[in-house]
Amino acid sequence: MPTIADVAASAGVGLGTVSRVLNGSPKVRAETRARVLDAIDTLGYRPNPLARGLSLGRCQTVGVVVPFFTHASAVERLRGVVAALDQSRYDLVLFNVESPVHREEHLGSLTRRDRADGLLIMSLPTPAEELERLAVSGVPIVLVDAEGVGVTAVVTDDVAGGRMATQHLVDLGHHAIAFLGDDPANSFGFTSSTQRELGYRAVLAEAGEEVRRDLVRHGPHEREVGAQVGAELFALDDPPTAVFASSDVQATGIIAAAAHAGLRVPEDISVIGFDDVEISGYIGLTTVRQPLFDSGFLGGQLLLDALAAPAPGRGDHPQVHPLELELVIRTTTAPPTSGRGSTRG
Amino acid sequence: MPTIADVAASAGVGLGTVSRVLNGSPKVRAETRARVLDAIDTLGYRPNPLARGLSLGRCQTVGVVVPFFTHASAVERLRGVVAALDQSRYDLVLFNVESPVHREEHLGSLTRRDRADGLLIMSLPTPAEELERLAVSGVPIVLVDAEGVGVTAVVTDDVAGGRMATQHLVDLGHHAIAFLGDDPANSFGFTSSTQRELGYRAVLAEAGEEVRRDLVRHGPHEREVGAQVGAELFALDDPPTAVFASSDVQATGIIAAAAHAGLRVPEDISVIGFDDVEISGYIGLTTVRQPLFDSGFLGGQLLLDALAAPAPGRGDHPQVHPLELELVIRTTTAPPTSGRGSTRG
DNA sequence: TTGAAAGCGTTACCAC
DNA sequence: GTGGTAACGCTTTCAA
Repeated sequence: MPTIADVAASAGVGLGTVSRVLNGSPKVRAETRARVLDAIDTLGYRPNPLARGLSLGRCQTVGVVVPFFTHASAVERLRGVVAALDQSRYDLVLFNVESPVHREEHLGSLTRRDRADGLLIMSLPTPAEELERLAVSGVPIVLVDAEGVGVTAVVTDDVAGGRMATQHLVDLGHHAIAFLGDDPANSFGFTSSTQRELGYRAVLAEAGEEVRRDLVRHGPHEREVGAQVGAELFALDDPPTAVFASSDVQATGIIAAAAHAGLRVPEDISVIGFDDVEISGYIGLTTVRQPLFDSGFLGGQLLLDALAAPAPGRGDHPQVHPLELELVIRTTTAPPTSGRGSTRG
Repeated sequence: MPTIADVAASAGVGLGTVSRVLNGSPKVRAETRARVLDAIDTLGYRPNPLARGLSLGRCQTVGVVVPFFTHASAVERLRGVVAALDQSRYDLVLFNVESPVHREEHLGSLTRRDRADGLLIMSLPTPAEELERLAVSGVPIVLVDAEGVGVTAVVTDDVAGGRMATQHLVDLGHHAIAFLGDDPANSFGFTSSTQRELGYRAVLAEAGEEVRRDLVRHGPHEREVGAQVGAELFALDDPPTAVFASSDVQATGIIAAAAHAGLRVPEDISVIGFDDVEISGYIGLTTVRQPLFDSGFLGGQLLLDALAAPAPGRGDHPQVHPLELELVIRTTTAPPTSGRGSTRG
C-alpha cells in the first residue's frame, strides 16, 4: 500500500510537493505536478483518509442519528440525506437509536469532531443541555423534524398538520372524531404527535365539539397498536365515525380493525393518517403529506453548507426551515352515513 | 479536548500506561489503573478514534454498499445489519449505489482497509475481478443476496423461490401464467429476478405448459412498471389468469392495474409477489417470503466474525449461507374462474 | 509494572 | 516553487 512518501520518492520530489499536488495547491510548477500525478498513477496511490483526518482535525464524515426502527418515515428522510450527501465528499455514518440510552451514548461520543464533522439529528428531541455541549464542541449540527434553541432545523408545523386533518373530518360533517397518537410521555420525548393532537383539540374546540376522553388514545407508531385501539374504539357504545391517526402506520392498523369489525371504510368509518408514506398511496389512505424525502435532503444540504462555511461563522445564524404540509384526500374519508355515528348533541 | 497525554500528566503516569488501561491490558497495577481511570473521568477524556485507527491500521468501521433506492427490500436488510452491528464497536458507513458507476467508485475506494475494516455488499453482483482485488487487499467481505466465488455470502435460492410461486399458481389450476421481473440485462446485473424466472420456466415446463412470450415481461422493481405491464397484459386477446411478479412492489402495480381494468383479485386474476415486504401483509398479497431482516442480520454477524478472527484465517473458509424461503398464501391468489382464462390446450 | 520513544500517513509551517 | 520537519493522538516495542 503506497504512501505519500513512496510517491515522493518515485517522482523524485519532496513530501510536501506531493501533498500540495493532492490538495490542488497552485504553488506547484506544471511540470512537477505532471510528474507527481504520473507517479500517483503508476503506484496506484490513494490518500489515507484516517491520516488525513488526524492531521486536519476532521474526518470527512457526517453522522446521522436516527430512530431507524421507530418510525417508518425515518427511512424516507434518510433517503433524502443520502441523496444530499451523495455528491459531497462526506461519508455517512449511521447511528441507530432504539432507546433513550442509545441516544445519550451516541450523542455523548459524537460531541467530538473526530467521529463526525457534522451531525444530523432526526426526529429526536434533544435536551437543550446536550445541544449546548454540541454547540460548544463546534460540531455543526442540523435538526430534522425536531427543534432546539439556536440550532438550524428543518421542521414541520405539526399543530397545523393536526388541524388540517381534523378540519377535513369536521368539514365532512363528522362529530365523533377519535384521535390516536404517540403517548405524550413516550420515552423518547417525540413531540410531533403531541403537536398534532394539539391541532386536533383546537379544531374540535373551534367547531364547538367536546373532546371525548374515550376517543383520545395513545400508543407507539405501530400497526398493531392501531389495530388494537381501533378494535376498542369500534366496540364503544357510542363509537366514533372518524379516526385521525397521527401516523399512517397506525392508520393502517385502524383500517384493519375496521375490516375486522365488519365496518366499511369510508362508508361506516373515515380514517385519516399522517406522513404519506409509500404504502399510503397503495391503499388509498387519506392523509397529511409530509415531505419526508425533502426534509432529509434539505437537512443534508444545510449541514453541508455549515461544513463549508468558515469555522467562525458556524452556527451564528441558525435558521428554522419550515416544510409545507399538504392534505392528500384519497378514499378513506367521506361524510358520515346517517345510519351510524354519534348521537351526542 | 483532553488527549492521552493530558490524562497521563494528570494521573502522574506515562503515556503508555494510560493506553494500557484504555485497552484493558492486565499488566497494570490495580492502584495505578484506578488513578488513571480517575484522571480520565475528571478530565472527561475520550480516545480519538482517528488517531487510534491510524496507529492500529484499522478504523472500527464497517462499510455497507447497498442499492438503497433501487429495492424496497434493501431497507429491511439494512435494518438487519444495523441491528447486528449495534452491539459491536463498529460504526456503519453507508454507501448508496444508484448506478453501476457508483458501484465502481465505492468499491474502488473501499479496497482499502482505511475506509472500512470490513465490507458488506448487498444485492449487487460484484464482478469476480473486483472481488479478487478486495480479497487481496485483505478486507473481509460478506455478500448478502449475492454470490461470488470464494466469498462468504448470505443467499436465497431464487430459482426455488420462483418455482414455489409458479407451482402455487399451477396447483390452483392456472394455465396462462404471466411473469414480470427485472430485465435480465439490467444495468446493475441483478440476477435474483432472472433466477426466479428460471424457476417459473422450469415449473411451467414440468406442467407441460408452453411459456408464452407475450406473458413474460421485464422492467425495474417499481410499482409503475407493474401497473403499466398489468395494463398491457389485461388488454391481451388471451390474457393471463395469474401473474407472478418477482417483487412485491411490482405486484402492487399489477393489482392496481387489475382494479383499473375492472378485474377482481383474486376472482378474475391471481397475483403473487416475492419478498414479503411490510406492505404485503397490509394488502393481503400472496407472496414468497424472504427473510430480509434476517439476511442483513446474519450478514452483519458473519462480517463481525470475520473481523474478530485472526487475520491469517480470514477468508480461508468462505461459506454460503442459504436462507429459507416460504410461501405465504394470503388473499390475492385463487383458482381461475371458469368464465375467464386461457383457452389454450 | 512502568516510562520513553518510535512509528502510523497526512498536512502545514518554515526555510531555502 | 520546493524540500524538510513538526505536529495530529494513539499503540506498541523496548528498556528499565
